[in-house]
Amino acid sequence: MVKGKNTNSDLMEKITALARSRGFVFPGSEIYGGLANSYDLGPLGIELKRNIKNLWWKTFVHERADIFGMDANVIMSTLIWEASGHLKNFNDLLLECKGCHTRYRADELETEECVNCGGKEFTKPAQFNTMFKTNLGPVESKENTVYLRPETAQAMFVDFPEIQRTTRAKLPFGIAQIGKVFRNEITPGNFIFRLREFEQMEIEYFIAPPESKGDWEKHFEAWLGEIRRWNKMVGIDSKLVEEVDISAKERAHYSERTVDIEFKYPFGQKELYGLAYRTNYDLKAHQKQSGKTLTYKDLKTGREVLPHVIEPSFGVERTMLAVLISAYFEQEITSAKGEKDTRVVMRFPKEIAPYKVAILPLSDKPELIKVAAKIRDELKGHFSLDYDVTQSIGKRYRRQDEIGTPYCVTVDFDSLEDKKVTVRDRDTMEQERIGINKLGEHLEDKLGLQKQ
RNA sequence: GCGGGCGUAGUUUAGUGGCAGAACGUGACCUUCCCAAGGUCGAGGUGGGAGUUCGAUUCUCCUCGCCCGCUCCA
Repeated sequence: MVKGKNTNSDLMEKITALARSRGFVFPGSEIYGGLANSYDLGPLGIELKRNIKNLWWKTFVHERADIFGMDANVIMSTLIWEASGHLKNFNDLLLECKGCHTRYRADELETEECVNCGGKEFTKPAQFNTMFKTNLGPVESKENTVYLRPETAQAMFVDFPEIQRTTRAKLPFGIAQIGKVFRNEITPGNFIFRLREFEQMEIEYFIAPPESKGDWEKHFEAWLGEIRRWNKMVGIDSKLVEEVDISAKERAHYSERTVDIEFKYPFGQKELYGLAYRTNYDLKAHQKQSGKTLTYKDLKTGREVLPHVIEPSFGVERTMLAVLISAYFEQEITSAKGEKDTRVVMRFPKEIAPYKVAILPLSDKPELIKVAAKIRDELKGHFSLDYDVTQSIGKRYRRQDEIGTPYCVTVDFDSLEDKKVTVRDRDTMEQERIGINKLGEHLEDKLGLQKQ
C-alpha cells in the first residue's frame, strides 16, 4: 500500500480520473462544452448511489420499528419557506471588498473596514438568492412564485400530523426521506462535494419535549452512535472521520446542540453529515404560520405537547465521495516477469459494490462463451453483474478490481470437462474451484445475501 | 458576479505560420492466454467566430466553456 506517498491532490485526481474513466461520474452536458459543477452518473455511479440509498433505507426505515418513510414534492407552498425562515436567510445581501474580494453579508459588516485586508472600498450590495425560483403555471407573476426545496426537512415537519395519524406512531418516532434538493450556491466545487443539485437522506426524529421527560441528550447520543454504525456499514474510513461539536455561537439560533460529522477529504476536513437538536423550533414556526395545531397527544398524561426534534442529515453525494476515497487502495505488485506495477482496488463493502460478480470466459472461443453466457443468464436476476470477454484475463481482473467487483467467475477449458469454474476474491486475490451447479448458492453465501 | 489559470483523439500529452505525431484506451482478426503491457490491421483530434496572411492548430481580437480562490454548511 502506497497511500502515504500520495499527496492529497494526487489522491483527489486519481479518484476523479477513475470515476470518469470507469463510468462512475462524468461532467454534465459535455457535448455542449459542459455545465459548471454538474455531474452525471454513469452505469457504475448509479449502482453505487442506489446501493447507498437502499442500504440507508434498509438500516433506518425497514430495520427499525420507529421510523417511517415519506416522499414529498420538490416544489412546496412558498408559505413553508416563509415559516422556516429560508426565504429570509437564503436571500442575503452580499457585498465584496474591492481590495481582496472577500465577501460579506451586508447586515454582518459591522465596521467600515475589511477584516481581511483593511480595505475601505466595497462593491454595492447585491442580492444573492440561493433558492432556485420558478413559477407555478405558465404565467410568471409574483403571486405564483415558487421555490425548489433547499432541504427535505420541512416536508417532514409539515406532514408530521398526517404521518402520526396514519401510522398511529407514539413518541419517540421518526420520519425519513430521501430526495433531491436545490441550492444556488455561491461557491460550488470540489468535484461532487458541493453541488447545486444534490440528494439528501434525512430523518426528523420526534421526541417528547423536555418538560415531558423527553431527554433529548439521550436521543442525541443514540443518534451519534447510529451515525457511527452507518459509517462503518457503508465503508467510510473511521480514521478519516471527526465529530465536531459546534459552539453555541456558530450554531443555528434554534439549535441546542449540533455535531458536524466531518471527513478528511483530500482538499481538507469538511462536513459530511450533520446532527442537530432543533428543539420544537420548526413545528412551532409552522403552527404559527399556518394557524393549525401540530401537537401530539401524550397518551400517558393526556396532554397536548409540541414534540422536539433530533435531526440526522446525510448527503448522498458526499457519502459517495467519502466512500470512493475510503475504498481507494493501491498495491505495488511485481509481475511474473519481474516488472513493478501498481494494482488499484476499490475496496467497497460488498453490499454497495456496483457489480457483485463479473463473469469472465478465459477466451472468446464459442464453447467457453456458451457456458459463460449460460451462467450469466442464470445469475443475472440475483445480483448486478458484469460480463467481459475482451483482452487477457489479468487485464480483466484489474479492471474489475478498479470498479470494486468483489468476485470474478472465470470459465476455462477445464470447466467444459469438470463442470467447475474459478471464483476469484477481489481482496485476497485467492481462487477456488466451485461446481457450476453450486455457483449461485456459493456466491450468495459469500456476498451475505439472503436466499430468495 | 470578481480575480487567476486553461482549452490539441476517449484519456495523458508532443509539436509547427506550410500533410498534427505518440502513449494508454478502444474496434476487428490471430494466439486453449488464470492476475496489465504478444502479433497484424483499423477508427478517432486542434471548443466556436472574426481578423492579419498566399496559407492560422500556431499570431491578434471576440465569444463559449472548464478548473482554482471568494464562510456555503449535505
